Amino acid sequence: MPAIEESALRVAHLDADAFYVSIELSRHPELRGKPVVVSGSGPRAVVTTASYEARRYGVGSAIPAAQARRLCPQAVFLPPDFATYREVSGRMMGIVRSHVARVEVVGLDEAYLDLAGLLSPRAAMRRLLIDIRRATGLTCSVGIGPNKLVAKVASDAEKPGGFVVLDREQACARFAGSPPGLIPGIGPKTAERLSALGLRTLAAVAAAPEQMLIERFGPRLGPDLRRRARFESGAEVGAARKVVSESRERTFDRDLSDERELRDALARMAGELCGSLNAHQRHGRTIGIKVRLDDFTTVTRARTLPEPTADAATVTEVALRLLADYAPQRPVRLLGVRVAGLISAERSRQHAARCPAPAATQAGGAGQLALPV
DNA sequence: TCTGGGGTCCTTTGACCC
DNA sequence: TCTGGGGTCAAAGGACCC
Repeated sequence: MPAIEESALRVAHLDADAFYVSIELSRHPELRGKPVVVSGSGPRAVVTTASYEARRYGVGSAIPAAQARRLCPQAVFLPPDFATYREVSGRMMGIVRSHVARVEVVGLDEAYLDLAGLLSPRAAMRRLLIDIRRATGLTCSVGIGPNKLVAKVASDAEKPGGFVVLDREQACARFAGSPPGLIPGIGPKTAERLSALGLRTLAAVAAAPEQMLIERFGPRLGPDLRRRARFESGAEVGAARKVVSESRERTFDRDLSDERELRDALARMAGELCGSLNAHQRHGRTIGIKVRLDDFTTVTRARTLPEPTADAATVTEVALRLLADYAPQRPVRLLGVRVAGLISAERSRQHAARCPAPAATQAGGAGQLALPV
């Protein structure tokens, strides 16, 4: 294999191995080598992470916890402790930032690193891994390549403890026979549609006529699929993205039909959500609800207000009205509330000063909302 | 014991305006 | 006056990711 120019290695993807489980194992060293599963405890809980020992029994992320117990009864089940995971993640990312100037954090356990300008990217990443391990006990997998897409797929290729360096052509060659679902952004639905067209490998998607992909997937997604299958990606390693919405949702242990129970649950979540919005000084204009029925059909309803808000009474009132208007005709499995179109509370106040509240008082009287009926 | 929770982004559709 | 095309916004659904 020809050596890759160091200057062509512009992006690294760093991914902690079995992040939550690894943190639990450092607290419970006696569990090392055993199948360990982090999951909720309710009747409808799903698996958050499984140790590599548990994965050998077919236990993976997102399968029902009950199924995991059946597959691997001897596994140790632990409840997730997100406060600790966030704290460890913060320490890990701090170390990353002390090595690399431009870092794009994606979730608690992974990040893209901009390697442009580093004289010896490989050596720099080796040093980073040692520092992370020393400070947190975590092991990571690393992928290095000319862009984010190659880096990401490379970091996944040899988990755990992988260290894979590829240029674009090598990535194309190495994964030519792999299913399209290997690529981030190609999920089960898209993979199924590709398969129905006879496109069952990345090489096949890469070689497919663009016009056919456009006809089947549209003018944006079609060409994008082909580009991704060729490991072409122009996305820059960016800073953190802006938060545009925040939500709270709950799957009930049993399906609810009682209107009062539903209203109580929705009001509780709205209050919790507004507490968080206020703590972060965020306001939003669009208030929505999400309802999942017992047959798993999911319905959303939303209403946009004239003014951004984080007021619990307002959000609760709008959410309850949306629920009343929808009036679910089947038992409800999940209920949620969301506030979107978020801006800072500061900008929200500027907005209110510039455009004073419209006919709110005329339409609804004091204390009422001016909502279109 | 079927299928969590918290997000982002894209597509489609319809209303509305010019 | 009628019609059509575009642009924008909001709503809804859905795919996808960690």
